[in-house]
Amino acid sequence: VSPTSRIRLVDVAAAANVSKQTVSRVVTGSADVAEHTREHVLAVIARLGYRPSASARTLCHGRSYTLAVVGLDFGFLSTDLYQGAARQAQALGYNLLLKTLAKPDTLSVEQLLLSLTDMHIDGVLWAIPDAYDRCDWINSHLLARINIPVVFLSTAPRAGIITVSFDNLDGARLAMQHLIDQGRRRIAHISGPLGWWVARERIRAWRLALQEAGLDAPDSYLAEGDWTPASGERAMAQLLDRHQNIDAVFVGNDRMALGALLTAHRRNLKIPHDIAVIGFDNILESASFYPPLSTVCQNKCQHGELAVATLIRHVAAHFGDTKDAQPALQTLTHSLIVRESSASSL
Amino acid sequence: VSPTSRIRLVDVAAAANVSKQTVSRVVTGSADVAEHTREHVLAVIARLGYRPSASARTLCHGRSYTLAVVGLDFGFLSTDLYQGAARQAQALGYNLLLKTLAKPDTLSVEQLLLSLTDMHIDGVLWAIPDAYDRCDWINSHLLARINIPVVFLSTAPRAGIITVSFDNLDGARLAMQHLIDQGRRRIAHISGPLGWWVARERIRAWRLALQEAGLDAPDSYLAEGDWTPASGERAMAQLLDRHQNIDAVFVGNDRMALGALLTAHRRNLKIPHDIAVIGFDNILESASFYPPLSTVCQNKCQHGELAVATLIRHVAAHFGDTKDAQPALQTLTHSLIVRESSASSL
DNA sequence: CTGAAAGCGCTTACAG
DNA sequence: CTGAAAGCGCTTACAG
Repeated sequence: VSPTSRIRLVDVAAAANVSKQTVSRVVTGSADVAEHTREHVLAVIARLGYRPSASARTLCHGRSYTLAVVGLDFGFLSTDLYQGAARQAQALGYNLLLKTLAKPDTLSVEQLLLSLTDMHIDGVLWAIPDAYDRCDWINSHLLARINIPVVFLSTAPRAGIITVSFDNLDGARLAMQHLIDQGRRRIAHISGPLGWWVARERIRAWRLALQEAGLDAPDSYLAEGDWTPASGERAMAQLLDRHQNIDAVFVGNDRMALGALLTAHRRNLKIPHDIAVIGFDNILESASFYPPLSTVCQNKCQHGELAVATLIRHVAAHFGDTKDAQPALQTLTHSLIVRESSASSL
Repeated sequence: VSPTSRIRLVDVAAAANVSKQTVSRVVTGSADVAEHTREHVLAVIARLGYRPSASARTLCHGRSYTLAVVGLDFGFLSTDLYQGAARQAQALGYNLLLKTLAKPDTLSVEQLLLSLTDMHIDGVLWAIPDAYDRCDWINSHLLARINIPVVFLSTAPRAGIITVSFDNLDGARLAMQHLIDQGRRRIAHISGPLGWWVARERIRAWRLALQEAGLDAPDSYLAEGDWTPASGERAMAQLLDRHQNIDAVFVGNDRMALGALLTAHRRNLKIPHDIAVIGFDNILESASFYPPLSTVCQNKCQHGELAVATLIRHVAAHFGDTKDAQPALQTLTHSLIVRESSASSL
């Protein structure tokens, strides 16, 4: 009947000959309403095409049912993580805001978080990896000041914060154990930037595994990359220049492994005969590398889903929906994927 | 002074001994305020740490300064596109909401769009590629009904909608012209799914280029993939089974090109000596393929930025901020990147 | 089971 | 240049 302007609660109330509160009760399903009235109001709502205004509700509740995921500009975040987070948020009735941090300094972080409180964001997914001093702001009282639940992704667990991370130590162990089981003895490692927590965890696993197997882990067997394929090329060249007899390389991610493979081909090395290679992540492409890459599968989509689910539980607790104590640490595990690059028998 | 609860406009007004409207004027910078008063109010705002409530403003304005980008669940969207869109939105003072469409049917689309109107979303970035019947809903009156500007990405231009797309016909021409210039004569094509508009555009360019060069373009030179590396492997095998003498392949994206390279290696073909290969997209990995892949660079980040900038201009016009007529069609162009996979001389 | 009032925090006319 | 009032669309106590 009224085509252009928006149908409001009062319009429904007027058309149904009831008060606004009654309509409100029907819409929210909060209190008891006579079945007769309820059906009538519902019919009027359907006829008029009434839809409650989210912003009005936010104003009343001080709660927006909106989460924010904040990542670094030009970040390495996978699409899968966003998708998983977005899907889970929608499934649980929340919206997801995409935020980008231009510079990871304290001032920018503060500005960003304050802007989130302006919008009554209910929770924050901190998707900036734990690297260098990017987490210093946690030490400040900012977390308490913004008074919004924050879940940290890929961050070293510590007191006072909630983290959802993969167990990188264990994942990297899977890769190392596999290489050792294949009979490899001189196993080098191409790592991500040493400033990154996940890179250090994988290095730690590399050292531990060699140690436990009674094998050498000299520093010259370690080359640092920056996660990009090009850095993998360079790191592999460094390792081969230093040592002729390396028989396996555990690479910190699949992208660098791609570059490592290229360098190996250029030097006429046979993979896996001369050198076995294993990566980390299981990106879509790695199954079609030449040769197909063995790797440690990290399900990013699942990461996004679990992070959002965890965050929403904390949000609910924060608003008093539930009284349950929430875990502050959630850990995800990896699985080993063996392909031709590491298994002569395949 | 008041640590826990939020500082409101009235608190500032009371502390500054002025009315709410005066504070409002200072905050929005709308009307003239005595310099003396302005400075005083500003000082009080700074002292109290006052921040305007975005939801209250949204309620008054009917405008949220928030955009929504809607993609398909498990979509092929690049992170770069999201990043570009998010950065541009923030730079222009807008928020960006991430929405996922579970099923691309009319009902789901309607539900999604209506939920966006509930939140007073100012504009929509339709990031679901034009494929199969996914655009049928445009034909309905839904676009007019939701009354929100929508910008379509990677969609065939048509009357009544705003599109921001790459000129795929021209981009694919670059690839084909390069292969022909290299002296290749029997050029096959591995395409994306025929249901996709961008795939059809690239096929069209393949045919046109061969035709213009007086070369054959038989249907048996065309193999359809689904954009994944695995499908590229299969498509390449099909082509090689059909024809022994193919001397080049133009592949619809870099991922499938990776698979095509693997199949070529398995058949002991030398790249580019026996067969030249060129891809499309220029993903980060392609520079480290074996051999490094020639490709057509499609700057996804730029795509996201331009799409958001365009959308915001339309939003501004929609709210009467500007009176300028806005272009309904924006086109982005590609650049050719020559690497070893297609150039014997490199 | 239902309704009249006050309020969420800001802005838009309207006065002066 | 500044202020008192009404309103954005809904919800939360408070009555009955």
